Amino acid sequence: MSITIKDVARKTGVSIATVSRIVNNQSGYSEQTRKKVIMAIEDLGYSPNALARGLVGQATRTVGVLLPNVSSLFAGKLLEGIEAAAQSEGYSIVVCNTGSEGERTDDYLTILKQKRVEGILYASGDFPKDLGEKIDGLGLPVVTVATRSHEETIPYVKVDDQTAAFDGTSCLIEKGHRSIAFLGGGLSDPVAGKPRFDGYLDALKAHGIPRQDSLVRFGDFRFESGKRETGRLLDEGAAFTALFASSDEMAVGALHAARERGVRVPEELSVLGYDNTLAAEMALPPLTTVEQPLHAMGEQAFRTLINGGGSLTAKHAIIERQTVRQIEEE
Amino acid sequence: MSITIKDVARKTGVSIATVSRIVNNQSGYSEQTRKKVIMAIEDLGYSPNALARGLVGQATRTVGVLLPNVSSLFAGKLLEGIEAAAQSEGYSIVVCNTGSEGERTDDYLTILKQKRVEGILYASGDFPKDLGEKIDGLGLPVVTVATRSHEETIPYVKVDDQTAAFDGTSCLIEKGHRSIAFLGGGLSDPVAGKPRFDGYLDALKAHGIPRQDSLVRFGDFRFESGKRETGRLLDEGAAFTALFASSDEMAVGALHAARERGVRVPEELSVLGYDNTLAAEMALPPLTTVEQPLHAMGEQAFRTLINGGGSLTAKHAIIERQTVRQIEEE
DNA sequence: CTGTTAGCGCGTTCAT
DNA sequence: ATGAACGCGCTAACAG
Repeated sequence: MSITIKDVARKTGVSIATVSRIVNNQSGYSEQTRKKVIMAIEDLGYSPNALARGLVGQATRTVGVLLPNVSSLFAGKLLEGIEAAAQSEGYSIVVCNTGSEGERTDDYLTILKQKRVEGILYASGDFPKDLGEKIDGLGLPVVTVATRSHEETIPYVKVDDQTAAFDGTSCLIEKGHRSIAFLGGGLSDPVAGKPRFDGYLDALKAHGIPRQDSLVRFGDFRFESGKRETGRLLDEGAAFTALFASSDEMAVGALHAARERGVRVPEELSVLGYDNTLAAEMALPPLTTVEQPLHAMGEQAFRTLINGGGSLTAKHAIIERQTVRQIEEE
Repeated sequence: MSITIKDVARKTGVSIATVSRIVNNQSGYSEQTRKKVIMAIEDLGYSPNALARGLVGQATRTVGVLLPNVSSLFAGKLLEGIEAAAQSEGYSIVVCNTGSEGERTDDYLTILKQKRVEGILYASGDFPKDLGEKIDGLGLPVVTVATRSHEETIPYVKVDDQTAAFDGTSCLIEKGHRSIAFLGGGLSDPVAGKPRFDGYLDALKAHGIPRQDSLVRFGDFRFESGKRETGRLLDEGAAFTALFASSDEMAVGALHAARERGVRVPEELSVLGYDNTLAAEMALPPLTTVEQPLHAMGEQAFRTLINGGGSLTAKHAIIERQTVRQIEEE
């Protein structure tokens, strides 16, 4: 049905070997035959079959990307970076939406293996303990982005969450806040949940502020949960002048909850986000936030997947916009 | 290197044909040999080579998706729908970020052809005239989502933009607004640009309101352009009580511009978005918007790509939230 | 029920 | 500089 290397060989009167050489621009043919073959290729509209190539050559130039939620701004940025790097190296990426709990991860892993991808980028939030084994059972290179495995065995590209959370919280403290609420992603999440909470706690301690457990709440990084939990905090009459949110979406949720109750941001409540996605820019007022360089992390992750190399710690930063203000006195 | 069907055949003492039958659960073997083979497969960790399968069977179970900007909420929702449908049919998708102007489209098209994808979903905003030919040069089924080609030749899944814009604008008019600004995506864009503008104009005319060209501005659907253009409108002292934006992002940009200048939404200015992405929900105040059912459109598009079928018009809706208010008198 | 064989389209020796 | 032939891993007849 499709037209093959044989067709162009026949049409030009050379052997398929020669055509192959020309297509892969190796050496071993005269300029004359080259011209001829190139012409025929254009004429016929010949397009090399990547499956056949992969079958013999062992190189599919394809990698798989596992994400928990493709539609988020967070995933989007990551994907954008990964895709950019892949494109520049001539790779394609197949994206796999694993579901918020990673429920489709196993299925995808076997599919990716069957398709003989050259590697896997794992960007699903959590990294279940048993996944490590499954993954090296695959015999494929893997690197995690914005997350990490329990063991040191799999390279990661991520920010130092604990330090980032420490810095974010410290920023709040330095502006005079002493009652700081915390909106997290769940302590059972050992990568984005626990470390950020620990960083928050560290900052409190470093500045001699006693922790108040009544000020900490957990959600799932999504907008709704941020809105809900902040709403509860507010409704309970908890006293706090600042809020550390573990994602921009949650922070925006907090903005909503505050507004619904008539508390003004940043005048009465300072809010700090996390990620620096477009959500932070678009928020009203624009969110001060802890940045993760998602695009760059995606690129880096792809590169270390293909070229090999160890874990990388991307550097975070505090992006100051309008939701955090200096407090006068205490 | 990898373990093949031969290995499991050898290990179980049957022929590769039998193994193949079992793997593809066809008929023609005893329950006993089945057990034996299955065991060996698990033991060895055999994983069928999809490339080889594709080479002989002509079915790669893969489709390509072309998008102009993966990191947007818009693309995310679409992708989510596409991915969901694909996953449920056992397909994988390779995503191609074509760039905002579609500059990498050609490269990707040839790659996708080489990889023998079974079809292509085109969701890049614009559909250049010459693309039609290139595409059927590929000999691959294509369907466009949220956009369409100039000719009727390629099936699309999209909303009726002109009618949707008409309805949105009418909604504004019915609330008493008569000076309505328009924020578009450029008249040169025949799919999301012109039709929406025409719908806006139609509504004006239908209600006997003269058009005011000083109230119409164009951007690129992104946040920044919405903010910029609205800012200009406001700075010029243009008189309008409502604004129709051609995307949620632009509408949010308008919110920012308004807020910076102290004009209150919706008290002094009503704003209507388009798309109903998460940006609309997260906006403060939440955006009243014209919904495109992006997720469902993605699913539909995938299905018509695989199963065949003609163009589909998805139905839009007005989602009322808080940025549009009734105007009392004139 | 099971095995043999012929390709699928291509890269790659090894000849010439 | 060029060609013949083998094999990548698998499915699909065709034999038995």
